[in-house]
Amino acid sequence: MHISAKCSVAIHCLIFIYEYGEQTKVTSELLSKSTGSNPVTIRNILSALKKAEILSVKPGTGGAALACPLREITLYRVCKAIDPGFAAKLMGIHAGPSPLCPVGRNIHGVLQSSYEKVQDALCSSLQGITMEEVVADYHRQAGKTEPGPGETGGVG
Amino acid sequence: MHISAKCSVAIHCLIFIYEYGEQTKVTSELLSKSTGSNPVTIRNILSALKKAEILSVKPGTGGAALACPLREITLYRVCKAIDPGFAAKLMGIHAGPSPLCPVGRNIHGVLQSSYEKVQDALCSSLQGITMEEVVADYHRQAGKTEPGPGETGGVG
DNA sequence: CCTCCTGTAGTTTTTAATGTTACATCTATT
DNA sequence: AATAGATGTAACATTAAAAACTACAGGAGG
Repeated sequence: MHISAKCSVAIHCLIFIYEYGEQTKVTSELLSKSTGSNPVTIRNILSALKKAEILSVKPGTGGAALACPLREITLYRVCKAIDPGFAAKLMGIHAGPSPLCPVGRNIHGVLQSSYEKVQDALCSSLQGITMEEVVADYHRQAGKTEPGPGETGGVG
Repeated sequence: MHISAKCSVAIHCLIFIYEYGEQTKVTSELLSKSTGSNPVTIRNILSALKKAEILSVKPGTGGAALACPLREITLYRVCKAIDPGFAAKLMGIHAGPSPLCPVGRNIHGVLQSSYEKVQDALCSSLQGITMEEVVADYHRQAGKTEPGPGETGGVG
């Protein structure tokens, strides 16, 4: 299985909020247009990020803002906020091996011990990437074809 | 998304073939009973492993055997054999961000460059685990509760 | 108190993964 | 050769997971 596309949407939202959050009231409606996702999906994602203390959302009146500096937001934190068990789901394990077969009886534990190493590698890799770098990448990339952030007409 | 459970089934099959391949004619039917998967699924998996030169399957008469020593079979080779694009599918990316938004226009490339690092970490981690270690784990684990390999009654 | 937004439950739709059926092909054996 | 038991694959059905949608209760500000 793969890590949910919701993480990508979450990163998209974080960049958006960082870039435009001060000048604009960033609502789930606006983010839904930018990401191409459903407003409810966005609200669920923002809600998860809020619980992880990555951002703050104004209930009622609307508008989202980052709750901590970019360099403290790692991709690991984002993924974990979206789905706390994402690492365990990384490698799919077949259900229902035969308990009558020695291999079938033990395969689960054997896979588990190997997969843990892989999961750890994934997590430390995700921990090594911060939103600071991601936003820098964004500027580098957008700089080639775009006017500077905030200087464009419509953001939605 | 996650890495397909087929990789786990493949590893299961490889252990089984290593343990019992010499004394028994290992057919897709037998492996299907041990893994709890469908015989056709097994045949597809064995077929993929064969193409990757990890094992040889006797067409017609049946029976599978390893085509190289355990220490040369890394989990990376197995995953890649099952699905050559598994690494690229690791992190899901949302389709259809708005081309009208600066973030939407660039998010794909930005995610790509970050995700590549994560994919590389995953791959090297998988490359660091060989079937030799996995089989050793199996013996350790099976040793606790099982008689030695090959000494049990039924394997299916 | 009216409007706009968030929060969240419940349902439906979509999409990916697996399983199933069916049949052509190969090989050893009789 | 004819047969029996396997593999190799294509086509289709089923299942399960992800995402979208609908609906509505609750908070905040004008």
